[in-house]
Amino acid sequence: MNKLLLIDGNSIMNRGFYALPVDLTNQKGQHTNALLGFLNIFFRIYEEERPTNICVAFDVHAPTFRHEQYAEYKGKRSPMPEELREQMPIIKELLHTMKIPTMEAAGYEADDLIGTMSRKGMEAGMEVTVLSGDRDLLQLATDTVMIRIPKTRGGKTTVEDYHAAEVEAAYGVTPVEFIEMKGLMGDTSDNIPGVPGIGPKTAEKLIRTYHTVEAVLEHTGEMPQNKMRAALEENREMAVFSRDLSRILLTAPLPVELSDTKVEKEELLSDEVRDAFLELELKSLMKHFAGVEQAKKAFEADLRDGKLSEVKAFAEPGGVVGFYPVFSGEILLGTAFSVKGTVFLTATDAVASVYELLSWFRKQGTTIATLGLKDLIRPFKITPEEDWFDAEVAAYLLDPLAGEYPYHALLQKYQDIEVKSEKELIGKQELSIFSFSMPQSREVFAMKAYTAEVLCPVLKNKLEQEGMWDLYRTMEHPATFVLKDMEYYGIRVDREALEAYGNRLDSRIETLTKEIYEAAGENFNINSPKQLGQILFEKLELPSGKKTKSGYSTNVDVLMKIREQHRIVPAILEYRQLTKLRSTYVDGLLASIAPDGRIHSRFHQTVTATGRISSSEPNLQNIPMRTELGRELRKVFIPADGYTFVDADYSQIELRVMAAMSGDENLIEAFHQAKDIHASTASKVFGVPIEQVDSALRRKAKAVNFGIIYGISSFGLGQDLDISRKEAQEYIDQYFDTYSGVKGFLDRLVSEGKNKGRVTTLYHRIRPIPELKSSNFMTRQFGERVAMNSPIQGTAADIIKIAMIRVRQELEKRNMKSRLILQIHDELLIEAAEDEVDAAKQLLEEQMVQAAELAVPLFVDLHTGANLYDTK
DNA sequence: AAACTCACG
DNA sequence: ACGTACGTGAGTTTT
Repeated sequence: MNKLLLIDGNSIMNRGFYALPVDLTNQKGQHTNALLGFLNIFFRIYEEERPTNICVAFDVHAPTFRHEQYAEYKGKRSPMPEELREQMPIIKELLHTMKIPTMEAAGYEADDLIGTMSRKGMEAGMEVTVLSGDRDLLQLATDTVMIRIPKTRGGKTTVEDYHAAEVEAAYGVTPVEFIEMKGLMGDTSDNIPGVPGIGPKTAEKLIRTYHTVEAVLEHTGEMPQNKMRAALEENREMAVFSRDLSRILLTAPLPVELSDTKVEKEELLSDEVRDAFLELELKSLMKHFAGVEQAKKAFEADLRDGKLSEVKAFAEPGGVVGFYPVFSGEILLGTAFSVKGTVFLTATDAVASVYELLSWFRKQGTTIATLGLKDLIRPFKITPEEDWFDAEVAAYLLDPLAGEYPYHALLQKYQDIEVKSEKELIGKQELSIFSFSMPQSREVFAMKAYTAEVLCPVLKNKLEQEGMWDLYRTMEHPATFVLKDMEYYGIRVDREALEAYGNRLDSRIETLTKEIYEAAGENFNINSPKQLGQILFEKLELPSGKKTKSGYSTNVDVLMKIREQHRIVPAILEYRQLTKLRSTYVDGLLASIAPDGRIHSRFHQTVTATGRISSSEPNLQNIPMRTELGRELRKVFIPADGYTFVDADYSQIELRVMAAMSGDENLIEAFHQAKDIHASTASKVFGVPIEQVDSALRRKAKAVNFGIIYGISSFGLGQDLDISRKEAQEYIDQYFDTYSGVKGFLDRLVSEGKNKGRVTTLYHRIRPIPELKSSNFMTRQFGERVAMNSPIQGTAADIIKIAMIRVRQELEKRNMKSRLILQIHDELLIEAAEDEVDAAKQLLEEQMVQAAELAVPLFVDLHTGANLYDTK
């Protein structure tokens, strides 16, 4: 069957322009971001669909319109940015080279041409795909015409597909009714007026009932006498006109015949096309061409099977070497060394000889670069003072939002070269003793060593330019060693006590399950929010609160509000709490206990957006604390024999950081004076003498303090305190009246975020905030909260990292047996040898308090105990 | 794989 | 008209 692909040229170019950075230019200074965006999505769809026919439609920006008398409505669109405008003729030219027909017609929009052509395709029995970023096109969907809308979320592009049925499912109206709906609600982006006061919700309801604008207008008599009815009656003509304006023409004169739209793959990917792409420096598109020699060539690393001695012979003093060892568990399978772009692969199990070579490099003054230094520290006995470079950590500092830093992405981003990813080469295949004889595995190892080598100077340069080289050198690099220590030592768990705790939970869970079934009158899966929602809100007819995308919400907030109304509710709340403890903590932790009786979590340095550490497998940073039952679980975490726990947590570190960074005199003074900052805030903000601040008022002030740190919104605060938005706004206003320096500070953060696209911590760590550039109001609001929160959370994270590094240094310097084993954001836990407890306490407090010198003092609460429960 | 819920700071 | 408090990771169910 023939397939026709119709592309909304302007829309897809526009999308590419805004999705990719505008500073993407070639050496001639031509902007190429929209071109690249267009071609990326084009090739993706092309590969997926393999259409036999293609045509791309463009708008003509001429003064004539098919609705001439209303030309002003369509004429008000904001003009195209110059950087995008200059790419338009180029894409048309490229499409011409690819032998893909384009169409445009004065007086008609691309929509009309696409609509008309789609019907021609349908009549010819073709499957039709329309590619556009514009939801207006959804009205064209039928059983055989599919609308595909690309969406980018978090750097990944997904495509939403709509046949007629999906349009109905998503919008509750048919594609044809979609037009009628727009007639009522209008579309500001398209300057379609609609009926004032009627939005998507109302429009949908009306059209679902009456199906057409005319029918709605005929039946206004049946509607209640309210604003909506008045609006409809006053705007009859406008409604009909808006609808007509929304309707895509299916009978436009076409400048291109359907028979002209045939395409051939050879022509799409001809040498001329490749040359044209290269001319524009669109190198990443080379992968689509036969042979992919171009891309291969870009990776000039020369692969050699060699002995370690050859590496030595090839190397020169100083400079950089890329190093990537491969372990299967404890066993070294082999190594890859990258020297001056040549990679030596050596299958060896002799850690000692590798160690010897590494020592030789160090003596030569060579920087040893790798990906994932943390995993090499123990096997090769690396110390923080040695000249190692971790390209992964460096790349994280430069782009903390990326999430992952695989070699292929790094080469793409920093060298503009395209290589196969690890997944493409070896998939999910596990490492084995055969890995070093398999070509694909070898390529992966080589790539990693090569990437580390070539990116070392590049990333160092970038860090220097961004003012983050010191941050890397003095904070992130030494922190890697602290994290490795914490992974290595782990924390001891009393297995029997944990099992006993689990059994205690089990018997109670069993009772609760029976109670719940009985109260519900039937058995069901309590863990299923869907089934639970049906029982609570349909069968038992309890009032449902919030809704989620797929049904009723059954979360704690909702259940708490109805806990008095049916005995099943408290039972469910308790059941939830207990099963959470059972599965996540008891079962999860039991499964994580290593043969040495300890849990060795992993600590991640390149995950969070703000610079915090994260923990996984298992996560030891979220062990229960807030409820007594959960907290009991902490009793199973115990020190090794002859050791005891010494724990310290910063008191209000984020608020203190905010006070210091903002320079607000009142708040700084409060931290010098007050014992209880929340009570102090309550007193000042609510104008009550401190002695008269009761617990309720303190709670409110505490919520406000948190809210400020999170990037205040009246909605969020209202939600938290269960008060009206208006009242919450009053608290916020009063807070800012009291601490006006804080307001100025937060405002500055937001404007800095908007101007520079990022915010920074006191130690120059950056957090990019792409959300601030979003056209979506909600997304932008989120960006503003992030701009306010990140420098505060991030600076606090920086400070505790400094403390961790110094604590480790100090313990080592004094040859102590005590060790840092856990970090929980504002808290450090030392497993201290019994004869070192006093020294450990003193040292921990001192290093934490002195980690930063701010305008407000840092303060820690110190505890010791024979288990984690007692260190509170 | 995504959605939901909930544990922590 | 819309629908949010900031930062994480894990278990379970549903798609």
